[in-house]
Amino acid sequence: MELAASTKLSLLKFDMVQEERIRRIVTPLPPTLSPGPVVCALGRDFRLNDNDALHHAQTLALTFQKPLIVTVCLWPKHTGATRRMYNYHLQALKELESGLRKLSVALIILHGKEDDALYELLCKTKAFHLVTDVLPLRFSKRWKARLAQRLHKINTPWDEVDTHNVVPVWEASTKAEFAARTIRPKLFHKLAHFLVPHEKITAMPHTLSSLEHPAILWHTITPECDESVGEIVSVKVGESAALIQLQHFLSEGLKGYALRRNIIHENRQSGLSVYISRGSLSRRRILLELEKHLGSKLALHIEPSKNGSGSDQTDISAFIEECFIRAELAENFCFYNDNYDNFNGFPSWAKETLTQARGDSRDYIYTRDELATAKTHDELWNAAQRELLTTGKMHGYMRMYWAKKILEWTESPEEAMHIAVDLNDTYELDGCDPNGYVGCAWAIGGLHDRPWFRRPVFGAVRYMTSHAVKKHGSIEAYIAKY
DNA sequence: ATCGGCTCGCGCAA
DNA sequence: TGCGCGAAGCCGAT
Repeated sequence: MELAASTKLSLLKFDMVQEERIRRIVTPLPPTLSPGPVVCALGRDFRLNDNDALHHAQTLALTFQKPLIVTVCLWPKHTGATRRMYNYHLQALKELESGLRKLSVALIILHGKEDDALYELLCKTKAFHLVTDVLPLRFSKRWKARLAQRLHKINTPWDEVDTHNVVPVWEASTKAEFAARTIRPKLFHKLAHFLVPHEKITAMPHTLSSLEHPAILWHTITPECDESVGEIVSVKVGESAALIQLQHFLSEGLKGYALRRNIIHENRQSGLSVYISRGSLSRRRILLELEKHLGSKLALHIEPSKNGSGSDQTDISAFIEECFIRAELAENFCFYNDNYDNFNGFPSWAKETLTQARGDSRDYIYTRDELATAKTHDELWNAAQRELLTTGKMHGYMRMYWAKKILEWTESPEEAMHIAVDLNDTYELDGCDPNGYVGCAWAIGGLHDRPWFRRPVFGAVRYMTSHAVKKHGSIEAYIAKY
């Protein structure tokens, strides 16, 4: 306890990450005399700037005069990573490495099972402290649970820092929320407290020994992945590209956003989703830049305007809803519900009515591969799938139609969800992320939605036809585009 | 083109 | 206990 008190005092010398953003996974039994470094293991937020995990790790390193090391473990084969994903990831890591090196921080690439690789490194370096970021997905929860058991035994302290959300996921709510309307007031209530500028990472006092930490030979790194899913060259990679896109969106894309983001044949979405899910851009940074752009506190803009749907106010609320409320609702769901990507995670009214509809006849049945290769009778659907295959993204509005049709054209809701998640994770550059799982669960399982009138196959889950799509732009122009 | 009904359950007010 | 209301819609009546 004495050590904890003195730790707190000496930490006061530095600008600290807000306490509520940090979760103690392993608390040390004093005294810890480990001579080694502070290890910051990133599993999601692979960026140098606006990174609270990295900043917290640096604060510990400077306070206790330890070196700082950053590690990234390449995804194991079983996570289904693709060449497309790794093309983005490795380029982003290169940018991260060169940024870290300028500040005398080493980046170490680990291979194999995350907990084994990290445990080995922590032992070998006699690590003083471990800091990680938060990814609320099962594979991450599992390796962390295994590692925690081992770190308790060797008495290595471990802090987890939520640098992905504006309001830390455990602070927003203590349970899986029922709908956007139940989490919205909670998030808005805490927004002002957590929407504060990030601290900058500074140079470490000692230069990196190039003997101990030679530059990474990136061309020798060949991760195990599905090579058949080709890379996307049209998406610029990394932190600086993300900030350029953000400024571009604020100056060019925000006006008219509420109406035009849903027009399917136009390209009026923010274009930020890839950067957020791949860890290049912090949503807190986005909201801070939005605040700067508006010249007034966001709290003044959280209510949608009552007068007229084309106003600036409506655009701002629509963007805040997507970039903050919906995104953090998705994080909340995955954090508290391990069935985020399957039938068991659906709300009970949906599970019950979908089950009653199991025997209903389907007009069309397609296999995963027929869907993946865009070989259905529906040219609108095929165009959406082709957009995904060739650009690594699908228009946000089309994602709903796309997923709902998969429910309509497969044998069971379980299979529909499985295929939708698989295609999303395989081809979307922003895949393997809570947003994608929650999007599929909304469309196929009524998650965070209300029940609607009963119909075959869908039960009480909201149905969708191309009529709805027609109200959001030109189907012909969209098909022609892809 | 526009409007009401559809249908469930959470959370708040009482 | 009652009541308002909800991510993107559909359908049939007017």
